[in-house]
This record gives sequence, structure tokens and C-alpha cells, in this order.
Amino acid sequence: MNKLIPNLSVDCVVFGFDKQNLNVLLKKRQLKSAETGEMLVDDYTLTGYHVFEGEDLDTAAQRTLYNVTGLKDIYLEQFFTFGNTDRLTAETDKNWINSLDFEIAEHVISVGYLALVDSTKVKPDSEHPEVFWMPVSNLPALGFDHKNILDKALERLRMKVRLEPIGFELLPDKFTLREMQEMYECILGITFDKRNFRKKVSQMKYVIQLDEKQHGVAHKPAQKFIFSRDVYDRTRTEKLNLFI
Amino acid sequence: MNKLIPNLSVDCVVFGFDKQNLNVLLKKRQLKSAETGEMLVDDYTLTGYHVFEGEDLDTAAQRTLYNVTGLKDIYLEQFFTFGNTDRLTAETDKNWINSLDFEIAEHVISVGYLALVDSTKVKPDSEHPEVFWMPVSNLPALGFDHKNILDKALERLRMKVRLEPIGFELLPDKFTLREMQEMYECILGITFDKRNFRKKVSQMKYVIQLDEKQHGVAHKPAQKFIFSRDVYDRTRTEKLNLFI
DNA sequence: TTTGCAATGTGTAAAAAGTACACAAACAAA
DNA sequence: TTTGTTTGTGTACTTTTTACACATTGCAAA
Repeated sequence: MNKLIPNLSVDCVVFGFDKQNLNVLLKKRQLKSAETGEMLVDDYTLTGYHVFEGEDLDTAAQRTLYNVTGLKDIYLEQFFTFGNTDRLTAETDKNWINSLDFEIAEHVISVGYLALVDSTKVKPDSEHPEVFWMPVSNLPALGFDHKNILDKALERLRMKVRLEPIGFELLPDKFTLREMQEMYECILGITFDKRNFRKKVSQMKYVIQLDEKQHGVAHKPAQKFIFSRDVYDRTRTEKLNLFI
Repeated sequence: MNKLIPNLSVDCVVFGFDKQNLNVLLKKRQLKSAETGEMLVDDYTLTGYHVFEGEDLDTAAQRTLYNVTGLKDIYLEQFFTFGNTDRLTAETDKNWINSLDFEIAEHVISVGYLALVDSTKVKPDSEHPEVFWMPVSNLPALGFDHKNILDKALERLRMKVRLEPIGFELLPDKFTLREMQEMYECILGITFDKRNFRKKVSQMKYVIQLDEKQHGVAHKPAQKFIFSRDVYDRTRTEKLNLFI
């Protein structure tokens, strides 16, 4: 009853932030030749799957993400669609596709989704041994056109993180200002002055200080903060300067 | 040889600016019942078409655009993909689809493209009598999910016009500062102070004053300016503030 | 118990950017 | 020659951004 659409897939670029690094969820892809035992394919891909007939694109992306992380209700945004005719034509990709147990079209369109998760909530090792966090700054070889998709997702993340408070999706519910600063520095590839950063944050009414400190750290414990989308929605004021 | 892909189309949202208004290119869609003579469909749609087998998405969008405007080399950017299963299920849309001379799928994915043109270069009346400029502020009824697509394109335009100098694509090569100001005011729905706007523009090294004035206007003639992408690329400096 | 370590949390002065605001000059048309 | 319309310009004030250093806290190791 649930038939796959042969020429339509979604690919999810799942970002996570882990103390010092921006990471992305990748899936190990290996294929040995049945005859020679030679390793035909040995690399990584993004997590993705074909869309079912009668299924909305967003639903397909959510499903894919749930199958890989076990998580629902996480930040998910369509960012670009990849439809070049040569995107699956490399030799390794052809070998891989031939090994699949379902038939796909020669020309597959893939809709790219960007997901942001608190990576402490996703420990892929347990349930999904073939899925790994990999640092964006040190990526392995990727199959298909997935390097291209990842680059485009990163570009989008860097743009959007400056315009909207989506960075908090990468942090635990309660976070310290240092964690918040490092998250932004890591994504944008710049450094902020600590005092100026905190001054700026103190103007954000939607970043709220709790009566709670770190515990068990070998230094002065930091205050914890939460992000309130509710307050953000109420207090957001668009600055409308040209060219930022 | 050139077969259409039944479940994949592109839709182009073509914006033009015309003195006071932001306009969009729309196509008249009319269908009379063969039996009763009753008007089954009478509205407008965006310009779009199905993708051919073996054709890249960008190529399909360019082709569509060329067929409607006769223009090549215009600003064109993929912005979103529309793939909800209910996007073509309205009664009028079903009637329309049945009248087409080619077979399309029940669930069609459409990749949305945003185009910007100097609307003085596109006079649709001559070659394409069924295509019209319509002001974005006063739209007729649109078929399919094209209102949704248009809204998303507008949102994207408003975001991007503030971050990158794409607004100049809507102006003639040589423009006055008033034209430039009105273009931004029109897109963003705000007004700028004339002196402050000009002060800001004078800091943009890539907006270059010519030794040329308006002619035949019944008031003090304005200086003309050009935009130089070359200078822009060389002198752009990213400001990296958080949340603008 | 004391000492060392590592990160937290804070203020001020100077520079840059943004805002509010009014009038003489140029040209065409009447 | 007059009228109408749009251009082009400067300054004072406010807000935002930038650069920069040190005492405090809590744990761990001696």
C-alpha cells in the first residue's frame, strides 16, 4: 500500500552542537562486491529516504528524522531542492543504487531539510549503530552530491542563525552564556568579546536568567539561562536597515 | 524524445518594479465547459511548466522564463519547493488539469523560482497576450496553491533584499536615487528619510554616480547612478552582529 | 587548611552609526 | 515671468558598537 515515489527523496542535514564543535549526523555506507569481495562503496551519506505516495514532503522529512534519531518535534526546515541530472551518476553511487531492494528513477530530485538538535539528546550509537556525529570542520568523504547539500545547509544555517533565534535549538534547555557564545562563534567562525556579548544578550528579554548555577565544575559556577520563544514572539522588533 | 516528468514542475514568481508598484507576472487561465459553455475556470496562475526528462531544475526554470518573457540572463533563484499532496485538488484545478494535452501525476512537486526583472524590458502584451503584470498589492484570484507560492516568494524577496544588493535587478541600468529609494520602500513597506537614505547610499561605493542627468522632466533633473557588482564583490564587508 | 587553577561576571570611555529635521536650486509648463 | 514639482544638501542629538582588565567563585591538589 505504501509505495515509494521513484524520483523523489528527502535528505536531512542534522546539525548538533557539542561543547566545541558543530557536528552533523552521517550514515556509514559500505558495499562489498558479491563476487570479488572487493569494497565497492565505503563512505558516508546524509540521512534521507524516498517519499511515499500520498505523503507530504515535511512528513517524509520528519519520518526520516524519527527513524534515525528517535526524536519528534525537533527543528526542521526545508532549505533547498537538488535536482541536477548528474547527481547520482558517479560509479560508486550507481553500484550502491543497484544494491537497493527497491527501484528508483534515473533522475531523482531530493528536497533538502535542515534539522537542529541538542546533540546530548541523540546518542546514535545505541539504537542506530550505523549513524555517527561527525564534526563539520573535519568531514569524511560523502556519497552522491551530499557534500554539496551539506555546504548549502551550512550556508543557510549561518545566514539564518543571525536573523532568528534558532541557535538555541542546538543548546540544552538550560545553558550558560559561555555555551551560547561558543555556539555562535562555532557556527559563524568568529569570536565575540565576552563583555560585549553579554551586554548584547542582556538586552534580549527572551534570554532569561534562572536561579540556578552549574554544579561540580572546578571553577566559579556559571548561571543558567533559558530561551523563551513566547517572550521572543511578543518582544521582537524588526530593525529595517539596508544591507545590515 | 523530450518527455515531461509527470510529477515535477517549476513555477516562476517574476517580480518587476514599475515606478510605484511591485508587480508580478501572471498568466490568465480560462476554461469553458464544452457541453454547457459554462466558465469552469477563470483566474490567474504563476508562470510554470513541467520539467523535461534529462533536464536540470535551473534549466527548466530558465526555459519557462524565456518562453514567457523572451529574456535570458535574468536574476533567478530557487527559493522553495511545494509538495503537499493537496496542492492540486481544488475542483477548478482538476478541471483545468483534465483539459491539458499531456498527462500529469496526481501528486506534483513544484520547485519555486524567484525572478527579478527590470519591468520596462518586459512588455508582455506584444508577444504573450495572456501574460500580465499585476500589482502585488492588489492581486486577482490565483489557481492551484499559487497564492501560497507567491507569499513565500515575497517573504524571501523581503528578507534577501536587505542582505544582498539584488534590488538593483528591478531597476533600469541607470537609475536615480529616488527610484532606488522608492523600490526599497515599496518592497519593504516602509519609508526612509530622504537625507538619511542618501547618506547611507553615499557610503556604498558600488552605487556610482554618473555624469548624466534626467532629461525632459518638469522639475530639477536628478543625477543618474549605476550599480557595480564588481565593486560590490571587492568591497563587501560582512557585519556580523547577532539578530541584526 | 591552604594554595593554585580555571572560568565567571562586571563598567567605562571613545568611535561609529542612526535619527530627526528645512530650504534653496533647477527645470518645464503655463 | 510665474508656478509647480522634485532635487540635493548639513547639523545636532541619540543610540549602538567597540576596545579593554581584574576581582570573585568553587573545586582540586598539595
